[in-house]
Amino acid sequence: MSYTKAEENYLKAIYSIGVKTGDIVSTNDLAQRLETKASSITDMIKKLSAKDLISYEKYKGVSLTSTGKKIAVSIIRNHRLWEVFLVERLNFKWDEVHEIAEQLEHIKSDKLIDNLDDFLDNPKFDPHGDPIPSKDGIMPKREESAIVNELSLGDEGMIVGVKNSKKEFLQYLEEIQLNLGKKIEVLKIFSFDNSVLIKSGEREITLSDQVSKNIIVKRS
Amino acid sequence: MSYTKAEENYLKAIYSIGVKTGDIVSTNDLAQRLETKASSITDMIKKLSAKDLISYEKYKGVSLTSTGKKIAVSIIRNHRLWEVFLVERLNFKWDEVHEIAEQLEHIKSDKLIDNLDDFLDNPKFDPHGDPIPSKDGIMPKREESAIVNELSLGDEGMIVGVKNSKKEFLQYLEEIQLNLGKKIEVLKIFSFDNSVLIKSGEREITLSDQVSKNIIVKRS
DNA sequence: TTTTTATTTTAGGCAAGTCTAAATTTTATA
DNA sequence: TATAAAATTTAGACTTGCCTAAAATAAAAA
Ligand SMILES: [Mn+2]
Ligand SMILES: [Mn+2]
Ligand SMILES: [Mn+2]
Ligand SMILES: [Mn+2]
Repeated sequence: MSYTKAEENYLKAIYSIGVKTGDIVSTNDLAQRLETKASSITDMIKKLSAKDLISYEKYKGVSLTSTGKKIAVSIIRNHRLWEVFLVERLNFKWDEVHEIAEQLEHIKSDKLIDNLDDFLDNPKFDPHGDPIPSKDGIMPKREESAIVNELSLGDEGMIVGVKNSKKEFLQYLEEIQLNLGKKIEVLKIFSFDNSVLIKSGEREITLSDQVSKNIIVKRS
Repeated sequence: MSYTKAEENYLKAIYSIGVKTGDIVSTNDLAQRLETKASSITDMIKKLSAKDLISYEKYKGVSLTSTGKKIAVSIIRNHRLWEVFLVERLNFKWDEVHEIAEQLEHIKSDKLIDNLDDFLDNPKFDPHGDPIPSKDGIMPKREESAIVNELSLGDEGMIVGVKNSKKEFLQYLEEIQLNLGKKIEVLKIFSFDNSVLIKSGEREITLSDQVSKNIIVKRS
């Protein structure tokens, strides 16, 4: 069985919204994520439901069936492997790869993905620190991690991921030279606006709450 | 300006049929190539003509405008670069790459193709010996070459391409161990059925007319 | 040159995926 | 609990790319 790009994108969206909402996803949330109108969502979820890729009860939102989830996860695998390829082999920056991976993720060929995975030495995380599901759908777990936002004074850690992969945010991090692997230490916490002063290498940087709550670190 | 997959495939088909027919391409030839009905072709060529990608006169066939040709050539460039990637880096056999490249050729990103080209060390020919157009549309010329079919007794040469890239043909060549780069010598020519006996390495192989007229060699 | 055949185009229709406007159902608020 | 607001679905329409059947045109044969 093979699915259309639209179907795959719907399943992927349902998957990733579902992770946050506890599996059940509303029509409006999907419409926002997919930048379409709610009525279009209703049309499509009827089709996906007819194909048993999602469970749907009128007015009550949708959730993925196990088949639907399998497909969603495999598209996410494709997406993240391609992102690794673009950054590791084709010299792209981490803020340039998402849109291209959105296209590449829909290329149909099992062998292609298997060989790509091997070619890249079976990476476990993508350029944004997101886990790459294995062929059989298992998401590698990151070691115990925290958000910069919730660190205490004096805590140290290494950046292992971001919670926001929007171009603008990634470019901002690039600009202040905070990328995956960088070590940081919390020097000050300003409780009135939740900003933090951190040390990274020899530099001291102030991070707003907006920023610090989107950076994932491994304590060290 | 960006084009749909269908539009790109039509332009590519018009280009490659045109090379053989002297640019003008008939509705039926296109229908056959694209495996659609003639009426569908008429529909699409009206659209392509309205976009000034082809010249079209009712009942008289179509030809590419310079814009149309530019697009067709750039899709061919994508296709062939991806084929090189699949064979050279992902361990695919030359008979396995065409269908995947048919998908990959439509990925939209100039930077992707530029970087891929560099990553592959700017190859001039694809795994089937077909020339890869440069970024500005120039097709590398193969050095003086001949078809095995038209060699004379005693002639020697190296395989530099095939005129038929169909899976079955490529697999057959694989099986008799004739791939790009192999040296051959013509030992006998059987005029009654135009088959030839050739020597390749230590082995002697008989090639039917069907086969020998689809192998391109550089004399040596 | 007329007739037959092959090619191409037109007419009308269908599925996918989207939209706007209107109707329905659910949820929140008074 | 009644009413207002928000969320969702339905109705009807549009575009893209394809189809079948029929009509029009061009090419080949008689
Ligand atoms: Mn991404
Ligand atoms: Mn990512
Ligand atoms: Mn090919
Ligand atoms: Mn090729």
